[in-house]
Amino acid sequence: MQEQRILEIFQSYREVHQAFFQLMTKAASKHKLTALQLIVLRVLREHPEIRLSDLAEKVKLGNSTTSGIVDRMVKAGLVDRERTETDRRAMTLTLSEKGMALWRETEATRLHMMRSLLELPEEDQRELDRIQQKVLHLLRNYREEEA
Amino acid sequence: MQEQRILEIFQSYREVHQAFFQLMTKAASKHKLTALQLIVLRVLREHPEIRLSDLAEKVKLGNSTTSGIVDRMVKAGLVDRERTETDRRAMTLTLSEKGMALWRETEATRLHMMRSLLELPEEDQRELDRIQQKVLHLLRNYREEEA
DNA sequence: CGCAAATATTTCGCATGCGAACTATTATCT
DNA sequence: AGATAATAGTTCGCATGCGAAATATTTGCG
Repeated sequence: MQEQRILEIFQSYREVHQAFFQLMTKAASKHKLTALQLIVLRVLREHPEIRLSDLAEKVKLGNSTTSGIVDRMVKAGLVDRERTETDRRAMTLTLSEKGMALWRETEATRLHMMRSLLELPEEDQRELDRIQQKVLHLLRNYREEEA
Repeated sequence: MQEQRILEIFQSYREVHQAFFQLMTKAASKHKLTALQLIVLRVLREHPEIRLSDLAEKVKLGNSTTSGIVDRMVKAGLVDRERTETDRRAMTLTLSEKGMALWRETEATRLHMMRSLLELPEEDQRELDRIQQKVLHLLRNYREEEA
């Protein structure tokens, strides 16, 4: 049945997503980090003093989820969180010294983690990207039309 | 940088996965169900008296996660959970009358939910499947070699 | 200016999701 | 048979993940 086929696509997505997440989790755990903390480290290094909502946008997560992740990183001393001068509702997030040092320490781990994935031919990467965009578009269409 | 590219693939996967999940969540919520409960209903309808670990295998989740999901469905009266006769460690899961009825009620919702996705050309579906397999394989290779 | 609407973030309740530890039962080995 | 290992599920602690509600601040309208 058609329904079955779509379900299989969904499950295949979840599987790949989970495999990806576990790979990153494993790599990150070598530095006592989680997968998302490693991703956030990267974003903060490239965008110092970023706002929480902009960070959430970049990592494709909701504000509330991002808030929790950042909170744990602040508690761990990796991130400095300060009120903005101009807008006292907003927060700016920046890597602490400790966070900066940790980012540098993860260099080798990150490269090693990526190694296996780099074997995916460029051709397939482009093709994958093309289809993902299409799928996303279809899924979002449904969301719109429901609202 | 290459690292960047891989990260983008990862994020794109998470995005599609989340969009998928939200689509199903929205559809399921019309019947006071969650996305996974809808999936489990399907599996139980097709495989009555299935064991928990076999269900976990089918939905690609860990035993502990599956146990929690089933537990909530039992509490909601959708699933009957009984000890096996032959092996008193194992449990068999079967849809209750209520679960069966609910499954039938979701028919229209399920078809409607799938509709937009069916617009993805068969060609793309096959291509996607091919690449996903490849990616999964690469990711699993890394896991092996780490162990 | 003063109040309502909009905005930024946090908090809350709930549902995944995992691995590790635990319980109960069954299989295996001597 | 009796100790030991293996297996099936559940429970626990933790980290995502979301939307809704709450809080604080700023903006905009009359």
